[in-house]
Amino acid sequence: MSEQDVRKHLLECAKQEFLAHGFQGASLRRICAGAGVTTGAVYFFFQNKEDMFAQIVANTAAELTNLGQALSMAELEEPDSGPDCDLRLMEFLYRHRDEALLLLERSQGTRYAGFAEELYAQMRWAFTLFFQRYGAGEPDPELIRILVEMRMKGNLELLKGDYTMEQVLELTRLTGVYADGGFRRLTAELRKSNSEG
Amino acid sequence: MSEQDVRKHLLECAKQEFLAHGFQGASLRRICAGAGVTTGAVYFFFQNKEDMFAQIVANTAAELTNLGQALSMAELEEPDSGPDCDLRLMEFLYRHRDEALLLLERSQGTRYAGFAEELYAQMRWAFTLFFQRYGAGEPDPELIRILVEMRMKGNLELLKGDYTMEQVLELTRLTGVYADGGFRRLTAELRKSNSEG
Amino acid sequence: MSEQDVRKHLLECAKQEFLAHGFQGASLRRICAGAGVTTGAVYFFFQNKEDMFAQIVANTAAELTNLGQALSMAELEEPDSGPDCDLRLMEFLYRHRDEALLLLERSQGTRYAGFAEELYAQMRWAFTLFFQRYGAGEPDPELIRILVEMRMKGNLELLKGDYTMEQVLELTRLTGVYADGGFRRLTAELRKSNSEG
Amino acid sequence: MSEQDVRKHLLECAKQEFLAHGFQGASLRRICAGAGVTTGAVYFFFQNKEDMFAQIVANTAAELTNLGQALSMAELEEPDSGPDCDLRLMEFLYRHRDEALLLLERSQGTRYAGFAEELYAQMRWAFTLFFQRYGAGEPDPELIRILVEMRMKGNLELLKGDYTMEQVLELTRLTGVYADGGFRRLTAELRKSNSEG
DNA sequence: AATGAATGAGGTTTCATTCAT
DNA sequence: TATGAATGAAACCTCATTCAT
Repeated sequence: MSEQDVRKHLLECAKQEFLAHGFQGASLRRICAGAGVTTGAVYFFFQNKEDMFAQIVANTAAELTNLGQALSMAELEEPDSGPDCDLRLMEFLYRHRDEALLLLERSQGTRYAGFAEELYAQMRWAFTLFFQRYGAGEPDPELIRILVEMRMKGNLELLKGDYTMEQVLELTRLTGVYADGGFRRLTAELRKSNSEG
Repeated sequence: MSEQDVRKHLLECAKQEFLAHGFQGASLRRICAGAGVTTGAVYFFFQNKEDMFAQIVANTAAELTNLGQALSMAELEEPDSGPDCDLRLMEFLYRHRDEALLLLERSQGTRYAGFAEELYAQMRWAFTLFFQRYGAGEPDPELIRILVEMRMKGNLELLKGDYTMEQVLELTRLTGVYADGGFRRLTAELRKSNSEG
Repeated sequence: MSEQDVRKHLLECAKQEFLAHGFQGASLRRICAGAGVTTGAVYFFFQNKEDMFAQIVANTAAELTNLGQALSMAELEEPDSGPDCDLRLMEFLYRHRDEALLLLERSQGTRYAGFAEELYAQMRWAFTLFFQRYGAGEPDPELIRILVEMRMKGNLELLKGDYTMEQVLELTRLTGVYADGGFRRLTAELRKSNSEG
Repeated sequence: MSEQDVRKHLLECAKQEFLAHGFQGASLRRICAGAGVTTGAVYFFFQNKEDMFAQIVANTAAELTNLGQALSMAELEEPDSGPDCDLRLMEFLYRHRDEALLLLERSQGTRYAGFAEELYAQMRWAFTLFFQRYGAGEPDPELIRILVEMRMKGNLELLKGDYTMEQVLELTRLTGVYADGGFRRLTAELRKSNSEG
């Protein structure tokens, strides 16, 4: 094999292993066996197991953080952009499927363990502001938490399926419609409760 | 301590360990250290690590399967019972919080690894029938899948919070309202698409 | 093998390995091979490699610390007891030869790495007081340091030889005579320097 | 950097690593990282790790051997030259501090492991002759061994301190006074013992 | 003259499991 | 009923060394 092939092969095998077993459950031996090298070889390219994980997800993590902030801002300034934001997020996630799933669901034991929580916190913050403007007074933080969690879980499930991007975007549009309808009904209900309670 | 006391203590410690680290990440040594017992003792009460897990969740698994079927049937026969079914499910999950979380999120590596999928399959089936009756024609199975996943993810997040049952049931009611609103908007949208497409 | 034999055998083999290669250079595999067990067995008896080292030297370390303090005090209160103190120290060291050598010369990498320095610091302190009383004014700390180091180095060399205790004590007596003569000449010299300088 | 520059940089880094961790504890990787060179480069300049060590200390070792012989001879032919010899030895050691410490205390695992012993053997031989002439009959070889060991240990401790050469030479003069006084007292004592025993 | 890549053996430690007692 | 002891495999990682280029 020539040049950087081994390194790339190693990263690819590691990615699959991390996806299949999570960071902690992943075995360097299996990764190396898959890449056809001895375990020592890993340590020429990477500092350690976690560094391998980091090198796989680092770029995606940085971009995702930026995108999250950008979308939060966009949504606050232009409330109607919500559906568009959802699509842009999903498009990004789709283009970085494996890395996104690693970051958000398989990173326990790495320095990225808290990444999902950070991202979700940001989303909760944006959603809370949105709720305050268009919703029904001060929203229950726990309700916010659950709605955000549901939303992102749905997105991640979409990633796991074997879809084309068109399918993903269409399904995203539909879950957006669902979320919109849910939000309206919910705020109506809460307004009613408040006026009654 | 009597025989049963040790066994129960062991099961309790194992439950916490499995919750904290998942089945595969759990360490029998830590479990035994926590229970004040040597590792060998485990093999008097249990066949192996997986058997321990199984003995913790078996009852809950069986009951949950039954409850799932019962609720599916109830919902089909009496469509308006949906919200009530949600509450009954959540009440059950709340009463068996730890076991439910083990079953649905910490069972990788055990024979229960596919339990969540089975349960969700059943829910998808029920939801599909519901969709066919009150929705917009033949629903996209992937849309169904995602909606079910979102719903259950929300429920599980509720379980992880530190709530009283009253709080859980109220939040469940609200997510039910949200889901209902979402469903209505979505079917409206789909009907429009169908008539146009 | 019965009872605690393996543990003791393991400790003995470890002691020899630590003496031969120092803590860091010692190999658990060699230790275990010597004791006829697999490496895993170590971790039933000990927490880790360092714990093994610690279990070998802990008692001796504690006693040696106490003895050092006791002798320092004795020497301060009764200056003529110096030679007797030396003998008592050497008798102790001889009775705990291996452990003393491990503590004072092979402990790098363990929590006892600084033990020798602590002991020597105490000796320097005692020697400094002695110097102030019977010597020539305020002694150069570096001179003190070197004299103490020389003294203890001589003692440790005695330990490494293959002597009977009688031989050790006689040689200790002689090095005590040597040290006494050296001290007298040195203080005379320093007094001369001071009066001149 | 020119070829020789790299080689020298490598040797300098290796020296510090060997001083810090001893030969066996030293890591070629750290050395190379420090020198900004890959591990393979070492094997262009040196045969292996031990050859590196050897190239660092070889000159000093040869000179030290010669100096040791020369001083032994000088001291035998001119007994009063002892103090002067001590100073000349220390001056040499001071000028080759690092290499001397490597040779005498950090060479375990190399072909120089026995160097200190050889040097000390020579010193014991010279000291024995000196003892026979000016001492008290046939000296106990073990006593000789310990006195030599103490003396050299003192010298090495001086090297480790952060002194100027003036300070080192002054401290050497003082330890020489100490040794002289000790020697006189000791021979007096031994003569007394012999006439009594 | 030196790199970049890789090996294979060895390092310490943790694991679930076994079994005589 | 449970311990105490031990296994053997596997975990991650570091090592000095090699070699084609």
